[in-house]
Amino acid sequence: MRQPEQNGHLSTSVAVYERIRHMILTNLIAPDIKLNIDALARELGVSHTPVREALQRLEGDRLVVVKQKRGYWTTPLLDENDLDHLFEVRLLLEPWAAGAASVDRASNPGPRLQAEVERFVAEHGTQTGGAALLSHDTVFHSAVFRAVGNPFLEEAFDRTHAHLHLFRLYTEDMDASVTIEEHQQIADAIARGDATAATSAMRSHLFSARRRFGRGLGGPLAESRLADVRATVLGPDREVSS
Amino acid sequence: MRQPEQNGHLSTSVAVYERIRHMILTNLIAPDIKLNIDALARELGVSHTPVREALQRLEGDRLVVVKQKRGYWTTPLLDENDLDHLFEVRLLLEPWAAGAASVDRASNPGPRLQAEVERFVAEHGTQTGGAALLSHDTVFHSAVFRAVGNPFLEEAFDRTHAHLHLFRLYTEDMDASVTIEEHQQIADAIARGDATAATSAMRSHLFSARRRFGRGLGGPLAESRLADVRATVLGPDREVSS
DNA sequence: CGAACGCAAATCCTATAGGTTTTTTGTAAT
DNA sequence: ATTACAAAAAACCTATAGGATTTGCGTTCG
Repeated sequence: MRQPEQNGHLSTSVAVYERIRHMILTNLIAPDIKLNIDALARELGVSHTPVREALQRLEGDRLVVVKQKRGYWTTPLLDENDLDHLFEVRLLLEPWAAGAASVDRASNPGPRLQAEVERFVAEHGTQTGGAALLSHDTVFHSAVFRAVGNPFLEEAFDRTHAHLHLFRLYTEDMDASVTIEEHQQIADAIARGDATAATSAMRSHLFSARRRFGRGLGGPLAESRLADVRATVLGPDREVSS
Repeated sequence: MRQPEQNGHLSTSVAVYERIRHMILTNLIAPDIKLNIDALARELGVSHTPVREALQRLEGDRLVVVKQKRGYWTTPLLDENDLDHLFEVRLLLEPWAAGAASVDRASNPGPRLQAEVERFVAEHGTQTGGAALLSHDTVFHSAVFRAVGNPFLEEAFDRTHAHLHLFRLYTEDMDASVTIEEHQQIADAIARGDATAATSAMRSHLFSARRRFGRGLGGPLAESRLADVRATVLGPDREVSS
């Protein structure tokens, strides 16, 4: 038997998981197709076992689905309706999280968030879109959640896999300037402990982001359900429209 | 090689998953202990492979954790602080879901919810607690979420694994009468399309449930964070206190 | 008496082989 | 020409074996 792996402290199983995950996210493996275990194992130069374990983890990420005795498939991309659903949940969680992070929670993340925004601008400017922007977006929103100090809240959001799915929709020609501007407003509001402004800024940001992805797909924007969330959760959109 | 399984259309891997999961939930396997793959495989009469795959799925359920090259452990029980975190998230999602299910969503689940409550009372009465009650509770709350028709919302809640974790805390001496009464109020409000009442009833129910689990653990009730959620999300608790 | 080193046992992890199910392809009948 | 059936091929799934790492214990040194 050959030695399984000699690389630095990283089991083959998780290494394969990372690689396949990256392939799916970068559309190197297309959405909604069947995955051949033998072919994957041969291509990656490993046996079936770690591939199977990796696919089971990816099933937890909702990037693949398994049908008993029939194999593994990649999940299809999100359509306009799915995006509405996703942002509906985000509107339930994130504006509240931004407000909570502004007050007496674990630690105020305002300075950290501001630093993250400036880091991105310094490294990529405000014109770069694509993977770098979404990477920044992931860090930013995750930091807000982490600051609330509620592991279940982080978990609930993580498991929507918002950025994971949005990654596959992201195009290189997206403009970062709007996103950066909105992130700055959120970070500033949190930094000065203004929970109301932070909540409002996050809500506006999510509507804006939803609109950008809608354009990216070229489809029409269905804002009715989202407006419903806004009304139910936080009342009339006073802060934004006035 | 022996035949893997001859039972009715159920792969060994998921069967092992179900069995181990059941063992953990019924405290047949204690929380916060190490799991021996060899011993489990021997005890269940299968090989290592399905046991490993089952443990990886259970890791997704947060019932076990894996440390690289060091093995698998069951997760510890939820403490009072964890319960506060869990119900904080539930207060963010469920009252809104109850309100949304009351109006023009996929289909009004009111009659179905009422039927589920009556089914439980008919089968177990209002004194039975324990597993049967929590099973009903799971069905009830899941039905509300499903009625909203947002897969991401369902996913976000499912992945908090509220009932999964609460199951391990549940004791047989818990009284079902209060829970049933509250479920009926929620179902009635949804059935008559009263979103405000449904939201309020669900919120009250969650506070009540949190209080019951707090008593179950014998610890003091820390309601400050929960009150914070109430205030931030929905304003002063008018409907309940008056 | 306590701490550190080293060897042995236990355990995890990956690879390979074989059985079972599913899918595909080819042929024949309607 | 379309459908149905059968055989072959492909693929999934589980079991077993062996290498690599971690852990525990005994011994030795300070």
